[in-house]
Amino acid sequence: MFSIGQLSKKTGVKIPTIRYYEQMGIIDAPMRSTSNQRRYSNDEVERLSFIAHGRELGLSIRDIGELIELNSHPDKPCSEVHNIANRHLLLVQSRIKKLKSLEKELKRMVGQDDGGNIGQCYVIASLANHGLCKNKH
Amino acid sequence: MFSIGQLSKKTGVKIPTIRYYEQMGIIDAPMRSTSNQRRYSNDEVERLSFIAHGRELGLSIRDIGELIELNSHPDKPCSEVHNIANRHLLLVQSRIKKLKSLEKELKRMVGQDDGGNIGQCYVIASLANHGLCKNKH
DNA sequence: CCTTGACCCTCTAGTTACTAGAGAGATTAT
DNA sequence: ATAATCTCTCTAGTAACTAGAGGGTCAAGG
Repeated sequence: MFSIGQLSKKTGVKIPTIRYYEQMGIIDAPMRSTSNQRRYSNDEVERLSFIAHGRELGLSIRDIGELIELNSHPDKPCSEVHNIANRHLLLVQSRIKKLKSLEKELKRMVGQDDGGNIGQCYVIASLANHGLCKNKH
Repeated sequence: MFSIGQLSKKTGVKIPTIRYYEQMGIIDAPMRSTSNQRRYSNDEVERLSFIAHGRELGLSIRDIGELIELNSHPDKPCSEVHNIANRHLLLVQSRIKKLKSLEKELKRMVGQDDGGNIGQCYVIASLANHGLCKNKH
């Protein structure tokens, strides 16, 4: 049995974040000491680490909640879990794609090292210029 | 002179978003018709497109505001603009890096196509497993 | 025993960039 | 004239926290 501060140290999750997770219902409200302080056991370390890892991977807390929910029914088929992970993979891949084209454009901007003044600045010009914009609008 | 709805159509920026930008001071409050409706000219189309393009590139509205501010002093040196673009480039590159390692891990999870039940699910296991986690905690 | 410092509590509000909705007035088309 | 479609302001909700106010609790040293 340990305090929220100790749980925080064990998991690397900040104290207000732990309380926030509790409030969001993603972790259960723990027991309290006689003086109303939260008291945790190793089970919560496990769960919180699971959540932290998922967040690190960019999963939403809602997704993680779903995974936890699924996890408590070990007889269910694995496919639902895979769906979540797969959906997230697709999202990540499209994000990477967007960022890469953005990187290219920014590189072109910065690479253009015109030492001039803003009147001829390539960055400004390229932001204003619709011609450079491959997408709609 | 046209209405907010028409500006929205011309730029692809949604009406509430335009009002939000006005409220945030990133675009100027426009003239109003006698009945208090916003009336825009082509100047605002330009500016709004500039903003939309910047947002698409992932610049914060604060950054865009800075760029606009700088842009209204065309005699200033270009380097400040470059700084913003460059700062953002670095940010984007680190974001890409993170996402790629994330993609790798997710692929490993999803690739593991065990058709079993959750008891043996690789995704869950790998989220729970600290050993897989290269980072601190 | 008492105090000091570090911890914990709840509650509220701020962050970013919007989006949605309520309730009311204006414009346009038929 | 009336209906459909704007537009107005204002408030609140979104995600995932973070920060701060104002107060209670605990362990160690003097």
